[in-house]
Amino acid sequence: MNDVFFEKDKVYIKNAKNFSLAQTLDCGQAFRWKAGGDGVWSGIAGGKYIELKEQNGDIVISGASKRDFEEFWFDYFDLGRDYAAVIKQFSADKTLFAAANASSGIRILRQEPFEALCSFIISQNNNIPRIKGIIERLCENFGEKKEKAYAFPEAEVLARLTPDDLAPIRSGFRAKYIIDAARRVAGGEIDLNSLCKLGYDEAREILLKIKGVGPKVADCALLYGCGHIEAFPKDVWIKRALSDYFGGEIPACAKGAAGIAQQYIFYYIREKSK
DNA sequence: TCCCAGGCTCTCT
DNA sequence: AGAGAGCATGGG
Repeated sequence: MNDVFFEKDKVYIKNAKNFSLAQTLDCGQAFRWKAGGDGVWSGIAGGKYIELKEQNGDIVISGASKRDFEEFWFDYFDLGRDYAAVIKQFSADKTLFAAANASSGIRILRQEPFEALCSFIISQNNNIPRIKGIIERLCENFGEKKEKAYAFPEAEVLARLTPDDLAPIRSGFRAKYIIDAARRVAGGEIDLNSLCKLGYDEAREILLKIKGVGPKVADCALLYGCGHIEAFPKDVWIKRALSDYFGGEIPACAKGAAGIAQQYIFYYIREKSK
């Protein structure tokens, strides 16, 4: 792990490797981070608003206390993981290695489970710019207003709503799915935090009970919200890539870190298609 | 305008 | 078990 220094409300992650803000915050795994014109990224997670920038090879976080960093942001940015070792593991597959090297600044964010679940329910049959808009309206309408941003809504708040109440966010047919998820979580039927401690298969089966949650959305919730990095979400882009470049199969060397491989491939093929 | 989007549900074989 | 239509909405 890198050296970390604290100064007032700033955190300096010194000589940060495998951590590009642009790649990590705008690769399609999270939808609420915004790039300022001056290289400053801003956003809110866990109800905490921060700003980040890259400076002389360091990552500088503004608006986070030492305690916030140690209790929340360290895990959020997956700072305990050695991504260089993961990429080395992927080098056994030529194409995966190329994808990894093109996107080696991506870290898999450990988002709050409910936010990840709702975000990827919203993502289905949808495009990324519109997903961001729907989520932003969801937060502005139903999230707690903090000093500089709206937090993601609590399940308990959404559980009391009807699909008509969600009309302002213009999520279309997904509204009823969001509410079903919120009700199961708020009602205690599904404990998302305990899902993170269960095995992948068992946790996945539980998520699949939610209306509007199929294999892909469940895998995204598990990967981005529960730390199950063996999850490998297959969306239209990944399915195309698997058949075009990998003979339809997940490369064997991705085993144990398939979710990271998936995100590298997703980023790689989308960059190439631009 | 038209196609499609980080899919899923429902129905029909 | 597998295939296909339908779904709300709007970005490009």
